Amino acid sequence: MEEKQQIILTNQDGATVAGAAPTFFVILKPPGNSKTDQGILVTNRDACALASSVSSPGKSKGKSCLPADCTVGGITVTLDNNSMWNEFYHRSTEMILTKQGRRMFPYCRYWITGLDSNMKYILVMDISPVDNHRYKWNGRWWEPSGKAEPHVLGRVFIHPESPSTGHYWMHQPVSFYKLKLTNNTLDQEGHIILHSMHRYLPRLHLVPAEKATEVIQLSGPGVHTFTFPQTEFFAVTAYQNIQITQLKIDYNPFAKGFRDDGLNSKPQRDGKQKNSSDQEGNSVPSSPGQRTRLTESEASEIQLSDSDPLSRGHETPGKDLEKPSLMIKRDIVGFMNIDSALEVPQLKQEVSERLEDSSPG
DNA sequence: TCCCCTTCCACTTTTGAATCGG
DNA sequence: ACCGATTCAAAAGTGGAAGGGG
Repeated sequence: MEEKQQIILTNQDGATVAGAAPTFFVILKPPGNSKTDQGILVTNRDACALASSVSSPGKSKGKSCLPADCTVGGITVTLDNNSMWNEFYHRSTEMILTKQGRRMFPYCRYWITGLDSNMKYILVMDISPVDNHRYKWNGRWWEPSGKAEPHVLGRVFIHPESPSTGHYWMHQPVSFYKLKLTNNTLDQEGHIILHSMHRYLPRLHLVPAEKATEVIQLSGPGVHTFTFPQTEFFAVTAYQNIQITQLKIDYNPFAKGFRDDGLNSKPQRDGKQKNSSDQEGNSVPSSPGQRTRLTESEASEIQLSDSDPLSRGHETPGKDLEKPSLMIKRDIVGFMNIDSALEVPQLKQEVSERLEDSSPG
């Protein structure tokens, strides 16, 4: 029997306007008897302001490299794989959504400094809508195409090592490669629910664990939120931009089978990739050796970091990942458009119903 | 017809148990 | 018997192709 920590997400004011994340609570409940619960409540207020600096969609984003550092309240978070994110960002990053959940690539990996070494923190990641638009790919760039679907609130990814001390978080990179995205609004695996053809921005929240036995505002004192515009992406169910596809194939080890480096290529696919890559003038080099923005060493470093001992020790997959005391991710159930928090089992069905009810289309 | 989504496929890496040797 | 290294099969993660539905 797995030991799980229940998480209930509630929406305080019930708003579901895309692009403006309303206040909500994250309630972490230890398994078992609710009388002994010491819930952790997190609220999020005015979080949309954080995304205000995100660039507009369109044909050009400039080719400058966006900064890897973000400092708030003396705490500095550095986007570890910044060069790769920028590489994708300049071509409008796309992330695949699947029913069973798909990992992000690139994923978010941070270095953190400035924490209190002895204090415990909870690291929370969520993904917020950038604006109120639905988008379409016109063959060359993304353009608005109607109004956005209401954002599914309350789905967050709590780092499995949470809570841990500031010293722990600072002595190695913090990775979120286990985070999965889905377009299944009935998802019960705790994956982050997004809408296809919409635009999103990941956010990292640092929550002091000592204060987390009470209600905490994610944007309130003591809680710091970090965003990196270069991590913005369009959610899709199938890749739209062939350049993004090529970058994924070039850099993602799991996609090695699609590389046209001679050994693993499939003739059928080779032809298509090469032919379509000159859709735009600035085509992506079809082979990794021709890349210019990311050096070979950079790329390999980023790829290796997936299995990097530092990251591995921190993000130990499999059994080690699932701390008995904090089986968090799979218990993130959803958000409730009500003031009271229900127990998880009965919540699951209600969540889906409420979501559908609150979706005017 | 077009656009978007789902499913299946071939391929890869990752993981963990089994085995081997010192 | 113990421990570390190696091997191997299963599991999980990829993008592409094909087909379906609105």
